[in-house]
Amino acid sequence: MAKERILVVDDEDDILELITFNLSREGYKVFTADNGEKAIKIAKSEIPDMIILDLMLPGIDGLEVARVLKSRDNTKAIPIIMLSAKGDESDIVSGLELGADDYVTKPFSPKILIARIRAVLRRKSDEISDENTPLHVHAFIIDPQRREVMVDENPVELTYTEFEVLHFLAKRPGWVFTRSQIVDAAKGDNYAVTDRSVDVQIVGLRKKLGDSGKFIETVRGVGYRFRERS
Amino acid sequence: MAKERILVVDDEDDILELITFNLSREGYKVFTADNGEKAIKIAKSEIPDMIILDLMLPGIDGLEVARVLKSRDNTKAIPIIMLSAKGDESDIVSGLELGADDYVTKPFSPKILIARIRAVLRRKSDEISDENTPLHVHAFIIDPQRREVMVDENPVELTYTEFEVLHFLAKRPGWVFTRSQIVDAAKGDNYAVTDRSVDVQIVGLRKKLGDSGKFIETVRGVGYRFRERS
DNA sequence: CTTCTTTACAGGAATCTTTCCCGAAAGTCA
DNA sequence: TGACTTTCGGGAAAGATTCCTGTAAAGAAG
Repeated sequence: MAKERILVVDDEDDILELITFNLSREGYKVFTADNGEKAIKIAKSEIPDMIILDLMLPGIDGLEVARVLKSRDNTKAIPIIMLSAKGDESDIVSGLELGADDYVTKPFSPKILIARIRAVLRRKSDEISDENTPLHVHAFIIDPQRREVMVDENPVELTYTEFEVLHFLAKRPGWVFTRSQIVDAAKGDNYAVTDRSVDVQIVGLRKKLGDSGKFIETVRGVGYRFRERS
Repeated sequence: MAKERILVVDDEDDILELITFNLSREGYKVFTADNGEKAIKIAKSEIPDMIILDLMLPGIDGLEVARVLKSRDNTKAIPIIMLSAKGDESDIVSGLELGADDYVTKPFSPKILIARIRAVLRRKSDEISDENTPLHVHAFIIDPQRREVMVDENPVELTYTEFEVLHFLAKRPGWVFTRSQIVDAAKGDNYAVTDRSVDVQIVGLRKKLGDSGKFIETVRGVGYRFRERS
């Protein structure tokens, strides 16, 4: 297995060092940057396999860095994990909508961070999924061709929107999606509704899924996610 | 849907296990063989729906196995996907010339392999489903040659379009089709009509089919489907 | 002219959205 | 740490909307 190359962006030296130490120990090759400009420069020249990006940066802030990277063809595919202070939900939401892959709130434990990195890299590597093949996740079989969901061998009747939402979430277990991303996925972009309507769909889904409803997790202040581990 | 039966041939235990695990999870019934002789024996006795065949085998090698299977009447129709180390292009070419259906180079991701398997099986089943053989589903017998439908032994008179629609839906029980897919199937692509006209055909069909009309199901917000389970 | 197909439309059912209330979780201040 | 405040999501129910059914009639095809 080739060692993945990871760019870490943070303006605090201790954090940079902490992360670098832990990632190196795990066998990753680490690049660092302590401000947004350097981050963008290194990302463009090195094209790392992943970027750990602090949102709070002097000068160009993290969101802006993410925006720039996601708008360039050669860097847009690089997965980004955001670091943010606890409570900055709005930044997290913006980041996710820009296309960031996950986030970790400070203060964090290196273990958590590494687990997230692994999860994101793994997801990226098997993202070759065909829009129409049945999706097997946990006890679920979600079949877009039949528009039918089986949970533990039992068929579950879902409405159009419920199906779309479940399928969307289940395609990427572990990913957090904002309500507006969910609406976009289910109804197409620019479909104007209140965010809260997503909540109602989620409630309905959980009810119909019964015990397995617990696989749809609420991420307070951010959105929803399909559970990754059983 | 009957679970397809797949024979996996490889001499490395880990690979065998990896593939078996993933295929089982997808609902396939898996047989295994760790050398060419066993592979041929099992293929002859079980007549699986597909064979995943490593080309690099001790004793009788994969190409030879393929040659043997393709030369016997009762096994020649079994589709074969070859596994080969990267770079063995010449073997791959020989294999394809022998009649193998596809190949995957090692190392491979289970997702890729499964996608290929699906594609090959799909192709095969399309070939088999002869456009003209009578279709036997539930209490229906749909005979494209005579353009005649029997329900519970009783003939039902259908108009041209009604017949096309029913036949199209019944060919793939359980699959949902949009109105425009149905129109395309019945009248050829690019035939311009309102989606609503499909509804009317459906209504007519249900009426003529009487009690069995319930096998044509409405999938709200999507289209129609022929019921799979009775 | 007869038969089949398509369009039009009203009625009604299913689904989706909004709204509001409550309780739980997180933040704040002492 | 504990009580108070604020924020956010769950749940229920009313309202709005979308979608399907079935009939009627116009339009094509033979």
